[in-house]
Amino acid sequence: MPTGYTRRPMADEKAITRKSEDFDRWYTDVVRRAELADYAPVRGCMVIRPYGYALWERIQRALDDMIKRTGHENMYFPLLIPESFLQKEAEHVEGFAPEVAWVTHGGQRELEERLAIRPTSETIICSMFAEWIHSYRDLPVLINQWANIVRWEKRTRLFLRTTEFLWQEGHTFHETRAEAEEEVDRMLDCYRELAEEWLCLPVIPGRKTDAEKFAGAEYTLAIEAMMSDGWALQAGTSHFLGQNFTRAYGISFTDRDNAQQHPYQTSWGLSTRIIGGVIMGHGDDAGLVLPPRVAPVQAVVVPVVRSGDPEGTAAVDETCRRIESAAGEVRLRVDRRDGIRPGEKYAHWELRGVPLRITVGARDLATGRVTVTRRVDGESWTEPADGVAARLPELLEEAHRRTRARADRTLGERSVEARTLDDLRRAFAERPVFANVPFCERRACEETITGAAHALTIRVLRRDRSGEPGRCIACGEPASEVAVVARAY
RNA sequence: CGGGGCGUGGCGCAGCUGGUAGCGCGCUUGCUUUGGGAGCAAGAGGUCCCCGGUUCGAAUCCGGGCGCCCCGACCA
Repeated sequence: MPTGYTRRPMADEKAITRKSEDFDRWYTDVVRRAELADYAPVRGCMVIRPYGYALWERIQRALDDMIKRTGHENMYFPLLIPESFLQKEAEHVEGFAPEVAWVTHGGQRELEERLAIRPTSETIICSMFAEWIHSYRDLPVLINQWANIVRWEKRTRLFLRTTEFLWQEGHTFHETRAEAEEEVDRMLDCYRELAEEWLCLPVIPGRKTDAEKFAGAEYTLAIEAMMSDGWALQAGTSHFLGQNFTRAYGISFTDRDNAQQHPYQTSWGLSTRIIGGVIMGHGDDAGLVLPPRVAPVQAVVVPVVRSGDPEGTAAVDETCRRIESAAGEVRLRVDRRDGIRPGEKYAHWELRGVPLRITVGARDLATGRVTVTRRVDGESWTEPADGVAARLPELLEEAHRRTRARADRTLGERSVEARTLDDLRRAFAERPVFANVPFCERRACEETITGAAHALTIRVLRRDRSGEPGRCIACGEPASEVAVVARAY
């Protein structure tokens, strides 16, 4: 157990740290108290608990459907990668070298060649497809795998950066540059759709600067989400690899003109980190706030009964049963735990972010009604007891809209335009924001910008900019891009 | 990898001018409660991170390990 983790004594021992008091501690409190995950015995590793894993499975399903719909097939490559494979693409090795974990022994015997535990799978995938791709008729190759990844991180945080994490990595090979570039865009848009339509997280799509791109890529696209403290989270990346790897790994095909060519390649990934984004994007002082479409439990029914009131109790039981059986596709749970008072049940499910709560008690039932409470904004009202189950899909949609609207508002309120470095400094002196700044793409200017205030980074070069960017905030030369400057997780 | 902090029942901590371990929460059982984290009663649970040293005696003092957390440079 983490021993330096000390909770300040507070009025209510059972409450989590307030978000405004200490955001980082609030985050850890939520993850652990909502039973999403816990620290494992090995440094930087975590156990994803059933509730957290159920959330991941929901996200997985939504994304997997999109991946299949766009024509990809799942397959699986091995965890262990020979060192020599990793070394074929120079920039790639260099980029990943500091964080690769190595297997050096099999049983008692030392291996002749060290094996890397995959930090990503481009190398092994290329080495296999070098054997399978011969003709333009073999292209495009559109594959994906769901896998675990190990990267030896110096500093870890539950979900956001763990030594081992889960993700999907898509890998594709194409005849032409244009086709591959379309693929990079298409998959980034899937990530955008996942974030916005499923997770209620508005994101800014764009291109990474050369300093921030994937090791070995020609360019990297990413979606950046804003957490409720104004910090940025890279939530998904899509890389155009050009022919960098296919050349290095000797993948070639005979094209339509009977000439030998190297295919153009892409890769794209989204990891369990996104769960951290959901937590930090929507959570509040009571705990998690889950987007309804991925919430493992979408509605919870809390019965409230009084002892010495057998008729009332029977009516409550009966109503709970009816709601339960009429819930249909809605993921609904009745909290029948005995000996726990309603107040504690409320707190329990609020901490876990369940979007809707239905309180079934004798008081409301006297008029044939139940009370519904919406997690995201705490609003509460009554519904007819015998109609509430049928209304749930609609109520969940409303909860979805409100969750999304609130996140949109945060992003809007915390986005600023900066024309000068002084603007930039002033903005960040107040609070963390997304600052849109004109940028000329020169490395020196990037350093000037990120050095303007503490811990600034260029998140993405916006792809949705309109009009001419103006003059570079750092050097005053004509700018080619609008950069989003923010502090990032 | 640099700086700091901390290792004591499941969790959070106290005990650290050496004398054989305590509090809160949680857990178990029973009764009473139940519309915002319940009350009473009884109970279970500890190689005080590890190794060595000092001492009649070490959770406490000394040395050495290991681990974890937090803050900075690198990263999905």
